[in-house]
Amino acid sequence: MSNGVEKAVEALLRGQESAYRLKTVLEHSSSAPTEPLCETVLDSFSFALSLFASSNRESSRSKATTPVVARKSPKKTGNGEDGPEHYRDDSPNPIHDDGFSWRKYGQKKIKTSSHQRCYYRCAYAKDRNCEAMKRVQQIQDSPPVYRTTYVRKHICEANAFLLPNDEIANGSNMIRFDTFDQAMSEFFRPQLTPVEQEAIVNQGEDGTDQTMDLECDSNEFLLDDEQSWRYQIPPCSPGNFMFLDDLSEFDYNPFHL
DNA sequence: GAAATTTGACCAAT
DNA sequence: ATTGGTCAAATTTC
Repeated sequence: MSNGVEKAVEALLRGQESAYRLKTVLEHSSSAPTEPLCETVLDSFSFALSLFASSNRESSRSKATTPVVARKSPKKTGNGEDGPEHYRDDSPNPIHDDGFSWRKYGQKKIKTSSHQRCYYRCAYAKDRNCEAMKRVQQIQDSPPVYRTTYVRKHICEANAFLLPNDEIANGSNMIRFDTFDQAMSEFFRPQLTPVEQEAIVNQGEDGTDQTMDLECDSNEFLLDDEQSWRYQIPPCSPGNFMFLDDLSEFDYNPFHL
């Protein structure tokens, strides 16, 4: 086990212990202060998640050279789409407001589905040269399930706020301090499934995969070393940015592990 | 009238 | 020939 994972496990165990103690205090209406326990629980998870975030980037980089499942080569299209930057989210409702502004540019009947697929691109595509796009399609009737596939990164936020660091426009990963917990919860949100994971999980016994027929198309390739763009968060007021690249070196250790 | 959406045509990949 | 993705003119909405 790597040192980072050990520290993360220790932090999680510490958080679990504090949670149990907090539970005991609450159950017995003890007069013991609960705030320190709450802070310890929250700090434990935050710290552990930050470690996982950095270790995940490391593992993602290492996978780039040895993909687990290689379905097809990345599709090279005429508009410069050459990266496997796909990410998708299955939801009971179409995600109308995911924090970004989108402009619908197409709608298409898909062979494998009775529902049409809608195509959106960033509303600031021209103004800010943002290449982010998404596709939305209902993939199930009852209960309804809408699949949103995000393609490419948003760079419009970086341009909009005129942050001085060119790394933003180059796709470096950034989060805001005041939404750090949100970003971390996004990181572990089970619904937001990386394409490569589902490509592995959904291999049916007969070799068919209805889900993949619906959205995991020929141009949906493995997410190799750029998975972390999922850290992108909806646009908010400018300021309080930091880069995830810096997280692994961020000396945040409330437990002095 | 501007902005956003719809929709048929076009294109590249297979 | 078929399919998915994109374009752009037409249409709708505000």
